[in-house]
Amino acid sequence: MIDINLIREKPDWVKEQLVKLNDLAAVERIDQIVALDRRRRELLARVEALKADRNRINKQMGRFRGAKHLSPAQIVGGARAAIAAIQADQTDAALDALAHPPAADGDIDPDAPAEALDALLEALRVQGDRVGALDAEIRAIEQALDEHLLWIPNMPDPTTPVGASEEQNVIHPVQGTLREFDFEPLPHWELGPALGIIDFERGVKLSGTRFYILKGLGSRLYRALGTWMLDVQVARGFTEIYPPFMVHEDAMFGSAQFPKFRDVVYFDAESGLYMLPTAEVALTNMHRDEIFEEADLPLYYVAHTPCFRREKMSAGRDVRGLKRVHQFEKVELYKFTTPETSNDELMSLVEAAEAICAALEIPYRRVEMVTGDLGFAASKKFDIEMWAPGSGEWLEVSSCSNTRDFQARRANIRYRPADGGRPRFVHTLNGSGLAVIRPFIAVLENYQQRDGSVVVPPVLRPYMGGVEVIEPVR
RNA sequence: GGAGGGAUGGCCGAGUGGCUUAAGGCGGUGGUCUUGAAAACCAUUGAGGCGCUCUGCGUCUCCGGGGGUUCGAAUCCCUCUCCCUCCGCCA
Repeated sequence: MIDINLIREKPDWVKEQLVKLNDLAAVERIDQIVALDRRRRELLARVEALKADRNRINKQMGRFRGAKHLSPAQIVGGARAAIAAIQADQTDAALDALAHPPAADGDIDPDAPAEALDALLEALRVQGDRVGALDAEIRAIEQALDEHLLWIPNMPDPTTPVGASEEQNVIHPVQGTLREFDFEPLPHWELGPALGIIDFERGVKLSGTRFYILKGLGSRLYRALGTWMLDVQVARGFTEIYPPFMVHEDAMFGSAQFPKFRDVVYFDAESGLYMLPTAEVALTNMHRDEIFEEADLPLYYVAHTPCFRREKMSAGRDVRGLKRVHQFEKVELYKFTTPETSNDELMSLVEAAEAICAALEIPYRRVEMVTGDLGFAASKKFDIEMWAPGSGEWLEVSSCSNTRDFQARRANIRYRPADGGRPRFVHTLNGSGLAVIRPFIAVLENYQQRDGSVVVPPVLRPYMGGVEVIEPVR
């Protein structure tokens, strides 16, 4: 969620940013937000003045009705004077009439006090109805306002390069050297089945397209990768978290997957639970509605979880192999920081992801996202890509984002500054360290040998029971 | 799955329709006293919105969430969530 004050104060600047993000639909919402916000504040001022009057009169009403010493003439006189004052919007006069009821003149009919009180209640009901009508109107406006705001993406960081689409992303120098093959390297979708460690057909038999089965040393290699990555990040200072893999709808809004990416997730209607498309959702929301002390920050979390994605948007893309599947595992890194440190924390997050690539001794490169490819929640983002020689492409194995206070606003996560000031929103950062399935691809393709066997990267051997080479099944 | 009991500020806990502006205690903060500390005493105390003459002042909202009744709701009604006790079923 972006700060509505920003839209209120600098609507044109916000629109410029949205144009850089290529989000023209969001641009159109800005004028509506400005108008709704103005209307909301007008109504708020009116209803609050009304409520202040009502509160004071009701308080005095309690005393008036409870006063046993009043004569019938005073009840009639007080009620009549109060009615006149309420109808004229003269609150002070009404209060005075109830506090010091003037006796009515002339003979008092025995029914007159009850009738006068009824009339007074009727006058108050009319006043209450005005409050109710305004409250209802304000509620409707706030609902419309929220609906618009939920669709406004985060503002790009000033250092994010401006560019229309992914073709303009800034590619940093390759780290490591691309291996020279003296044979034609195979793609993993040929290597895996030949080794007997990937079974695409039976995965599809069970669950349909984009599902797969890993078998034997393939399954073990996958498990080794995930466990090893988790251990590396824990050693780097991240606290290991095992979260629920299914969450309420609130959580999906809190981390800004919803409303825009509703299509992405699997949903169980009976329980109302959504399967995690990424552990980021759980990690963001575990601190929803909390206020940290500044001394608690930064917090570093890491979670190794499955991720479930419907991939509806990319139907027909990357249909071969394991690159884009409905179920995969990811080691997710997450940070809660103060605004002052989040830029530096993003860089160390990227380094934590790159450390995995380096330790695997697979060539990788850092890609700096331009505004047009930032996504919805990120203010600044780096992807890490690993080289896959068999597939002949760079695979995105990590995406590290600083969302600044965007998710924190949605999930209402704040901290109390050390100087004791009002609570401020934290900054949140997320990054894969790494997604496990694509490094799995990269290991197979980079470490393959002419005879079809695959060497196990040295760092993984302790996790593979000492196995050094995955041999083809005979 | 069945029956019952609960949810009040950072924590404990009173509060069954109006002098409640949520009592009281604990904790926190500031002060008095003290060489210093403790104790005692005094004061103070959360979040959000809006407005203004903006280091402040005013006002509204918030008693698990949402909705309702009422002139007026922490209090009454409906509904959801979560927690506890007992029973059943299962590991």
